[in-house]
Amino acid sequence: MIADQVLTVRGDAELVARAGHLFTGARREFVCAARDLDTWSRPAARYAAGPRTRAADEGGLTVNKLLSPAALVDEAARAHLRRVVAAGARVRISSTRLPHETIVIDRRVMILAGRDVPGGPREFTVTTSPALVGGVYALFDAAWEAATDLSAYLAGDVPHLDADSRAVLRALGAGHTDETAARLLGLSLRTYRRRVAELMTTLEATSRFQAGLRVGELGLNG
Amino acid sequence: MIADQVLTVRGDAELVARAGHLFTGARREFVCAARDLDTWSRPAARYAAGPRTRAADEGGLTVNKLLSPAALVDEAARAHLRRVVAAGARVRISSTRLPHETIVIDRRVMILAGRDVPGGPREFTVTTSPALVGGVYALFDAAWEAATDLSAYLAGDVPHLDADSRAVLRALGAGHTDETAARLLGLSLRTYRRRVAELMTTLEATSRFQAGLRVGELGLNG
DNA sequence: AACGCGGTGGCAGCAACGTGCCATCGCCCG
DNA sequence: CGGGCGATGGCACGTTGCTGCCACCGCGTT
Repeated sequence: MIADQVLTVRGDAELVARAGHLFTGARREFVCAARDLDTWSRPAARYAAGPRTRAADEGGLTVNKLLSPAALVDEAARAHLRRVVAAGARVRISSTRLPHETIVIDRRVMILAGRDVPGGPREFTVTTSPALVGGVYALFDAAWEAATDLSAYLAGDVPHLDADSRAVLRALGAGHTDETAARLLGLSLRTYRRRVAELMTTLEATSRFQAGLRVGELGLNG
Repeated sequence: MIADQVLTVRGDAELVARAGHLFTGARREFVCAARDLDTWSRPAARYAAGPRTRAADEGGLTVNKLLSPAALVDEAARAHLRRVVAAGARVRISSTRLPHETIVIDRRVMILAGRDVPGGPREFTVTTSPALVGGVYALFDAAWEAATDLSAYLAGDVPHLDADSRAVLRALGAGHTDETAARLLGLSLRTYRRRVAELMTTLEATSRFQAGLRVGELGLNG
């Protein structure tokens, strides 16, 4: 039985002081999961995050960021994300909440943040235990693989589907023929097919199968 | 800065000795992610797992198991899973590998297993640090939400898709017409369409759109 | 009233898809 | 060898989906 190398720090300043060198020391891979972008927009943390994104340009270092949809609510956040992507990072959106910021560097070090407590300093836990890091990395990977790419997420334009399109989509998903679907929706066959064609255009699909695939992938059906 | 309560044990026997009471002490929730069911089929570990699944019947305790498709390869494993489900556990299948066994009990304690090393004893890490447990739990939750339920997974018959079907599926997803797809796969048009029809039968889809939808939902494309 | 404009619907023609039928081929078994 | 069997491919025909064309309608503008 061994007491492992785990340390807990309170507040951003102490994190930077104790673990700043870990951020700048990332060599091959930097992955993080977070609810939004607030954390690393804070002045103290920005110091640590800066060198990383710069290094992403230089190759060799892959940066994966897994975020909640909450990171896309306002235009400022979207703009920031575009910069991050332009810097070479891969960004994906997970449909579930990610209340705890998680960072894994080179599959060797990880940093987990506790829940944000208003007023008090936030707690961070820094670990290099291979079992812990490996386990967290595997879970991250599972969440990452299941998440949708940022560009696909934005291109899919889930929110921009109006009620009509959703109705068409449900009819398609129910497996109806165009004729019955049109009757159900109170549309003429011609108009229904127009709707389907429009839908396929927005989904950038050239076949109905492909359209269904996109819908399923983006999870915008049920 | 605090050295947290983390301990590492080697081998199943020591795990049971040191942490067996944690398993039996699960009160509200027991979640685990694993590649397959081998771990808890081992004699020493079965001692620990036994009381848990029995308790699941009695209510109050929810058991969530997240597994890789590897857990479904043979019939024995499937039978075991059916028993687990019958005992009240919820089982889901993640499309990504989960090489590290992960267990979280009541969101307070977690156990991470290192990679299985043939010959030597396996390492387990036991932690109660709230930040670590919370972070891992959030990641688990993200992976869990994205995974497909066991019954849906079996009904969708994802694992029973052979290489041929997958090729057809890729052609469909690429948006090709039947004719070009058939040429790409070196099949006659007739046979290709047979394959598509069979695929749609197994997916219980009455339209290609619906088939694509299922494929996207079950995440069995890429 | 006249006009333009966007949305709708009917029609036609074509492309794509679905499927029943049958000939063929390879293969295993009696 | 001969026969059954499953997989394949060609063919034909029916269904479904896709789209260009035009007519119509409602509405607001000029």
